[in-house]
Amino acid sequence: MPESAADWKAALREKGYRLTPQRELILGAVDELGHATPDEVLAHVRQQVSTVNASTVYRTLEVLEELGLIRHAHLSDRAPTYHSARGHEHFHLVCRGCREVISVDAATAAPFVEVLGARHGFTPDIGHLTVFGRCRNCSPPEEP
Amino acid sequence: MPESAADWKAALREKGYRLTPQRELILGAVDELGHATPDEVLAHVRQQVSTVNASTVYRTLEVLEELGLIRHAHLSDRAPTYHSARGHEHFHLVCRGCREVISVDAATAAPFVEVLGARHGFTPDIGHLTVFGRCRNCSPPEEP
DNA sequence: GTTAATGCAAATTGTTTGCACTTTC
DNA sequence: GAAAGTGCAAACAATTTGCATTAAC
Repeated sequence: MPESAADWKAALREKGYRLTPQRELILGAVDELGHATPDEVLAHVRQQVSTVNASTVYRTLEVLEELGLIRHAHLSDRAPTYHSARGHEHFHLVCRGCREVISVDAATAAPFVEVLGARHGFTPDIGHLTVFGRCRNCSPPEEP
Repeated sequence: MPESAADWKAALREKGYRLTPQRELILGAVDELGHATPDEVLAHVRQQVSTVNASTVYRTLEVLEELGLIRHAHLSDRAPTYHSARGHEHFHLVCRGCREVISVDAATAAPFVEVLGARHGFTPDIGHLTVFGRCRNCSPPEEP
């Protein structure tokens, strides 16, 4: 579960991880960017420190996700995007027409979760869910 | 919409496409394999004709999807998988523990679709949906 | 001083593209 | 025989890995 903004550093150490400037920068970048791909995170971090490497970004995102500080979702068929896990759990609606991303509170999916549990014994990870479709403005198909 | 098994060849021509042995083989492979990545499709087709190329597979899957004969979903963080679009529209549950894939009829998501429409004016593409989580047997987490 | 973390370069994986050659219609 | 489709090789993008060096504890 999301650690409070104050003690994530303690959480790091408890797991034997170390606190490095790169890790702070990358976590900060994810917070600031909202939904960002590893590449976007890298670009953002490099505005502050030029010597950060792509592999560090990948490795760090993995660690931060393991700690529950960030989460990822697949908002395109390309790279995943990462976002902060503090705040309410939510899932995403992505419009195929205009690419808009709508964040929806996990509670909205509660009945759906119920059904999947009851009928299939399945416990969904709603925070990872991405639903593709069309938003109000793009209702008539205009992209395959 | 899914064309009947009989006249997909006509559908091809109506759009100005041509009927080639590769296209027949690839469609057949998707049907036989259930859920298959482009790589798996290629391997399967090559058991019959050794001279099929990966780029042909990618290009053909695209065409077949445009015609509504097949669909794709993202059942892993890796390559997409393709499946036949004939038969009932369904979405997928993927267990993070054992990787099992459960196909669920789209009707199960109808109330969820309603809510997203009512609250967000969003029309989801349920056939593209993949829900990650844990199946009955894997309920206690055992893989990150 | 140990050990984890980083940077770098090279390897991998999945996919796309340009183009000459081959089919289908 | 015109146009679409294919194979091939090369380009690309995203990600991963091995390893020597650096930095956290």
